[in-house]
Amino acid sequence: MAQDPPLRERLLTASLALVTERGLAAFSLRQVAGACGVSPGAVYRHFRDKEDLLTALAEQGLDLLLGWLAHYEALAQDADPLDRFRAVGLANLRFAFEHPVHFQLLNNPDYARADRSEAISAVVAQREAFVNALLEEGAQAGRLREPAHVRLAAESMTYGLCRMYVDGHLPGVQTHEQLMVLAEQSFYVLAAGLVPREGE
Amino acid sequence: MAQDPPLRERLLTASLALVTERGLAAFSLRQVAGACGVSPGAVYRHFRDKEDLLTALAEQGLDLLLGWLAHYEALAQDADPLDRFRAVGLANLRFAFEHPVHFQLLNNPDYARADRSEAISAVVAQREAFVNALLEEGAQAGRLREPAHVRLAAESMTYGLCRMYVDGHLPGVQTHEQLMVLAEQSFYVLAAGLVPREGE
DNA sequence: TCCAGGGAGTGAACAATGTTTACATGCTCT
DNA sequence: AGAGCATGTAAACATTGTTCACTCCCTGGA
Repeated sequence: MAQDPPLRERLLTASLALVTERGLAAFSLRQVAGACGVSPGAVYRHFRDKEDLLTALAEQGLDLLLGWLAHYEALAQDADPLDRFRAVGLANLRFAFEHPVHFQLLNNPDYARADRSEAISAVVAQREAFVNALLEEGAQAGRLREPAHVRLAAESMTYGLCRMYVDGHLPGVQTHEQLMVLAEQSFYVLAAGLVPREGE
Repeated sequence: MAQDPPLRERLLTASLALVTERGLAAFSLRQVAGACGVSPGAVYRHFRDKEDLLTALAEQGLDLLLGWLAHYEALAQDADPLDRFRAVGLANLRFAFEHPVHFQLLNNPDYARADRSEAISAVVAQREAFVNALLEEGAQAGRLREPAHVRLAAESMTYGLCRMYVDGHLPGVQTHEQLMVLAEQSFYVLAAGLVPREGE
């Protein structure tokens, strides 16, 4: 046997697997412990709580999110502020598709709340500042409307697409390409509204 | 004492109260039973499951949603297809604000899945047909772009706003007026994209 | 080399949960 | 009056999260 990775890590991957196939509501501490061939009490050497374990999983998801953000930002490196802004949305969407459980955890106030992990709230704040800078830049270049409005419109649409997928409201979508096509369509419609019309 | 309403109803209102203040994850059958002054087993005379109870609560939320839809449709009765379309979005948003628990249940695939209640799926299908007709009408009148694109863009933004509120991502919003202002801003930006530009 | 100490895991225990079962109670209809 | 049925109770069971006393084993300092 001799599983190299330490128990803490094994517990996390086992948890992810269990939530992925049985859902968050059915998640059980003892079952993950059992899956790792370990007694229930052992979990408490590595996590304070059941909720603490889920929070750790959410934090793990943060790295994955940052990965996709870097990926899509690299693609739109020298582009228009509008396109760079869109890249952020695509990255979030891609993250939600590739890691739905992590997405769900990061956004479900019942389980992994941001207040419980300052790692999470730190990244959130950092991302917020980045997007704000982008919006300011676009507005000053005359390429975007009022930043606050643009921001909420784009953010709500992106978040909506993510959650629609995660919540099973996009039954036709199987591959990430399909999801991205839908996103492009929506963003196209939105972009037509984001850019001020001539004469405004 | 002599509570007039039958137990089934009392259980539902007690459940709503419990979920509202303690959250879905902490919801417990025995506690609702206790709150109604009744033994745990009694619940099973009226509901098959714990999940069945939650599903019943979700169905109850359906009526509330229909109420708000009727309200906002009446306001936009003779208006432009675009405004009538927007009214549907506002109604959904208002519903999510007034009854966040019901909204959460209707959309959380872990608990009240639509497949478990044909009442839910029936209303969903009906609403879908109504919106589709509206979109067709708008497209033929030259007031809206390609229906499928418009539909997804608007639906994802609406759903996103609803979930952002319910998931606690709009911390500043306390009253429904504040939420509606944000929605108007977003819809304004989106609407500028929904309507084709001259020359298209 | 020995042995103190601490990290890591065990096993039994506890309360609370969802669910089932056998039993009581009271209402209605014939 | 009595059969039948809906409604509720009480006790039981398996499962869950969590704690506690304990064992094991490894490592570092005398």
